[in-house]
Amino acid sequence: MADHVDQVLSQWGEQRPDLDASPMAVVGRVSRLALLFDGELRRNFAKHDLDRASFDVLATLRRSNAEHSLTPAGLMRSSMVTSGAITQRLDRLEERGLVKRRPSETDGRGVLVTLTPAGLKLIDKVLPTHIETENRALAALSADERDALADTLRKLLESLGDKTD
Amino acid sequence: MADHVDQVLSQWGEQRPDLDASPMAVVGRVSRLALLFDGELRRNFAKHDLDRASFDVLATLRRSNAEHSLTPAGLMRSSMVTSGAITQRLDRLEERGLVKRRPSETDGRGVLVTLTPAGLKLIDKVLPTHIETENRALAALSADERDALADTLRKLLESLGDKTD
DNA sequence: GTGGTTTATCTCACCACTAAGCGATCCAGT
DNA sequence: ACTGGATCGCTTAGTGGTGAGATAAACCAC
Repeated sequence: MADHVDQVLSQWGEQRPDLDASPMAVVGRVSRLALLFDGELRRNFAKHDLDRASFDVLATLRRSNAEHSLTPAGLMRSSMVTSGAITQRLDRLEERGLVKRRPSETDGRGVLVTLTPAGLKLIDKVLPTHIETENRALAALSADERDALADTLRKLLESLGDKTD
Repeated sequence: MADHVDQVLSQWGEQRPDLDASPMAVVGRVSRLALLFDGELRRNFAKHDLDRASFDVLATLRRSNAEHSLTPAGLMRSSMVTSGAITQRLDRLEERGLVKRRPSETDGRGVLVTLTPAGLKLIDKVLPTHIETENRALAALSADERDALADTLRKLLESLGDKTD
């Protein structure tokens, strides 16, 4: 049994036996898996007239606090995209009436983004199907394997600077 | 110690304690890690006037066979992008004199893409630094941890259809 | 052979993101 | 108070991708 990355590694062994391509066994698989996960999730989003970008914003607002509000800067930190992308995402969502922008009361530069009732309703409808989709994508692993995998990934993420404390 | 995903999970626990968000511990980390890896690799590519798309094509040709040649369809299968993206990538690389297209001798529809000497020289120069970059990105893990991680990721990939046999 | 299906590549309109940079505002140190 | 640097949200040009579809060649029953 072999996946695509196994084939890549075998090819490197043939053509460049002097190189130790073994780190690709992890890095290559992570990026490939991210793409496959993304495809699975997108099919579910599409059923609800959403894309990954909109879902990310709505979900981030939903879990942030009881008011479901956050600044664009906060959304940016959470989503790993640039500020320009956040502006555009919010434009689209505001256009659809799913979020609302209003000036910050304490910071003259700032904006506070809030879920509208329609936005709250939509994200609460999509969330259970999203989790179900993720569970299906992980069905090949036992609970123990998932935990061990999550731990190893956390260690990697922390080493690359993805920390909160 | 906690990474960004730990914070997300804790927020869901606060705002939607009825949902079991645990699959995000894996899916969220994979996608986040893929982005961080990508950033590390891109900084290295940039030093050599390359981007990820160009590197992917050059590296795929380099390891394919002794002639360093492949069809656009083969490149497409390997890279997980659409045929239109492959055409554009090849246009750019051909423009720079790094690859060459010529009609297939056996299939009137087909094209054979080959590394030029300049393309071969460039990819062979970049490859060792690429592997070194990947090794640095994985430095937090022991060899055993890398192996175990690769095995689990392979299992997931195969379950999602990423097989060769 | 012939007609219909499949395959290979390319074209084109569109889309979301990046990177650089803007004016406005905040704030820490003097 | 003043000021220099940091941060805020937004704008814009450029980029690399998608998705639908055009075109031509190859395949395959019959």
